[in-house]
Amino acid sequence: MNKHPAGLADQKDPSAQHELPCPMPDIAKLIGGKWKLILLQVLIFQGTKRFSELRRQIEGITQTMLTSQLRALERDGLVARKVYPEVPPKVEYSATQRARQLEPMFKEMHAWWLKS
Amino acid sequence: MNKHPAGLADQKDPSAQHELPCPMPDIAKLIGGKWKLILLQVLIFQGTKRFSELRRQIEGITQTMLTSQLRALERDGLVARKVYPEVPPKVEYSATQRARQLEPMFKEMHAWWLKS
DNA sequence: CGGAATCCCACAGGATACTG
DNA sequence: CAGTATCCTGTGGGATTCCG
Repeated sequence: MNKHPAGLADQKDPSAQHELPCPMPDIAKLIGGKWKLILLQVLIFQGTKRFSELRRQIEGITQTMLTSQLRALERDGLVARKVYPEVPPKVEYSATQRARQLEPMFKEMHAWWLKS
Repeated sequence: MNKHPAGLADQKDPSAQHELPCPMPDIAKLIGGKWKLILLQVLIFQGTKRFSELRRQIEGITQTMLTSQLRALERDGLVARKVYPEVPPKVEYSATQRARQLEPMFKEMHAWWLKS
């Protein structure tokens, strides 16, 4: 895992022109992949959702992928999972505080998309 | 390619709680993958770079990937490629205006990374 | 120096079936 | 309903070699 940091090489020049904003590879680990950004976007801007709601809304995703991506996001503290011990089962997913702080970034992305 | 739009399903509810900011899949096409964000970050915040400079700085990337990712970014209008017809060859890459408008998004990402 | 051409593989992502 | 359990495929990405 640490074999290929895939980050930026050390800057020899002490007076870097501009400091580079952070390790993208680490960020990509958290929000990369085909579905995570979509998932986060939905949970951040639309609030809590049930598993089946997400599956219906995120057209094209399979249960397998939905589960695995939600689990990954949960592990990274971006999504909260609430299980209601009922029958039939009911599970709700929501964006954590950490994830909700991504809202400005999403808006910047959106603005960029419109402008470009 | 169009078989799986992988976007968001149509919202039946006319009064959506918040409009969702844009098609993430399309954006992911542009800036997704392992290297594109790093590449853009460097070119946006550090300006024009030669091929060999990028290769040295973006530790871990191979020539093959560097070439292919730069080509993809060029196709999408995010990177400009300038060839100097000299010997030995010299090629310079720089962020286009379109790419430079991503700067706020990068800063948001950075801010988020620091906070989180 | 800055590539292009090949070959290769791991793994992200998908299809299907079954279950508490 | 909300998952696991398998199995499978495509391709993103890498290693190596050659070239103007």
